[in-house]
Amino acid sequence: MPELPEVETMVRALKPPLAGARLQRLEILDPRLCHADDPDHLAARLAGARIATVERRGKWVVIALESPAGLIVIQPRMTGGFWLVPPPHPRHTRLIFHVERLDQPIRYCDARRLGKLFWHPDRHALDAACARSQGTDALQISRRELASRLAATSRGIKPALLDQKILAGIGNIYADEILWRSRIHPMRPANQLTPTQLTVLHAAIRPVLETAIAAEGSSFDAGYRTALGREGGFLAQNDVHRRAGLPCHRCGQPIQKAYLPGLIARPTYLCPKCQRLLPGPQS
DNA sequence: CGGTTACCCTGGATGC
DNA sequence: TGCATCCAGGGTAACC
Repeated sequence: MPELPEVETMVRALKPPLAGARLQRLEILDPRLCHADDPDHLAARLAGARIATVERRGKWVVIALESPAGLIVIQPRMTGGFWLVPPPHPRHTRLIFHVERLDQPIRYCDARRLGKLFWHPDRHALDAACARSQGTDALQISRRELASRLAATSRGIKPALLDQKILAGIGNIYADEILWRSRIHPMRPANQLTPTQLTVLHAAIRPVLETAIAAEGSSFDAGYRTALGREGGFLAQNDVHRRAGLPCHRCGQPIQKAYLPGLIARPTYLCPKCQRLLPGPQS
């Protein structure tokens, strides 16, 4: 589930209780999510370590422990999330952080078990892992870097925005919002954007993501909730995602839902009038 | 090499 | 109520 705004919301919730506290024990209930090494070894290595910081890198949650306990990376993927309060589905609990002086432990729950846990011995190793699979964070990337990376691929702009190696943090919801705001069709070849479109696109990323962070992310159905169990409010104020058939906020045309090539089973929402694939009159 | 697809997992919602 | 079907915020290995 979580994209950059949801993961940022998680990190902000985790910082106060975790930063500076001692991790008495990490209880790994589901060894399958542990891609670090042997779960027992990992738990033994972390037991008693003090937590230095909690950070976000793209869609990753990084819990940095004081040396030599290393750094934990959690990728919540589709359905992972943290709970500072009792979770609604206790049987989905995969990790329990027992932290000193907290009333209750912090839980990591993941219904679909697609999420993963990694461990790195030091920041250098984390940086190397990041470099292998993550581009510059979507809130940090410059127009120049975005332009040069997009110029290197002829894929559609939406698949390119979803590619974490190009820039890190954007997922299906916010890609649609960013492209609507930029009036760019999702299948427009990334290397065919005009300089003006690149400027508009780059300028759209930050306000969309920051608005979503301020709303604590996007919730629908029984999916993502904040660590305190609240629903994210972004989908009450967004423009296209999950708005099929509803009028475009700019031109009134009904928003379309489409399944585009290269995006298997991942729906795209767009305004057919504002976001044309071929040159034509814009509303 | 670049681009596309299978597939990983499972629960909740929806439809019959 | 019970059962089948569909859908989902991500990411990567394998394939063409």
